[in-house]
Amino acid sequence: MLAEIRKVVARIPKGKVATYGQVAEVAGFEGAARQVAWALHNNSRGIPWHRVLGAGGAIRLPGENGLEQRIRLKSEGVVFRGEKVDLTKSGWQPGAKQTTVKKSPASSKRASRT
DNA sequence: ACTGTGACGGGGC
DNA sequence: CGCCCCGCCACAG
Repeated sequence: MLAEIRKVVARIPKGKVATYGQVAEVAGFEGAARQVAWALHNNSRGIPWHRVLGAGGAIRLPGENGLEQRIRLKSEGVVFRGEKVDLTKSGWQPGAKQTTVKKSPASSKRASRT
């Protein structure tokens, strides 16, 4: 599954970010946000791990790594809102075209939550 | 085989 | 807004 997770993370366009839960869902491991974090933690080499954030766009990465991530994201043009990222602007939409941004193509309804 | 832990997530207080 | 609890899945001891 590392391949799946890495695959999804690799699909995140520059300047945008995705949450662990989102990556997990897209990868097919809905609800397995921890596995995504685990995957990155154990195998973050070769993938834009810095584009993966926690719920709400919060960097759940402690230490210098977190600072590194934050810097890299800002460098890519990610809109930061305080200590977090503005998912409303830099939130990655899986499947959507970051260059065409027509409208909501598929947009799976997360009726399973709230 | 069991228990503990984690770059998580959401709800409750 | 911060802290606690429960649920989640996979890995390590």
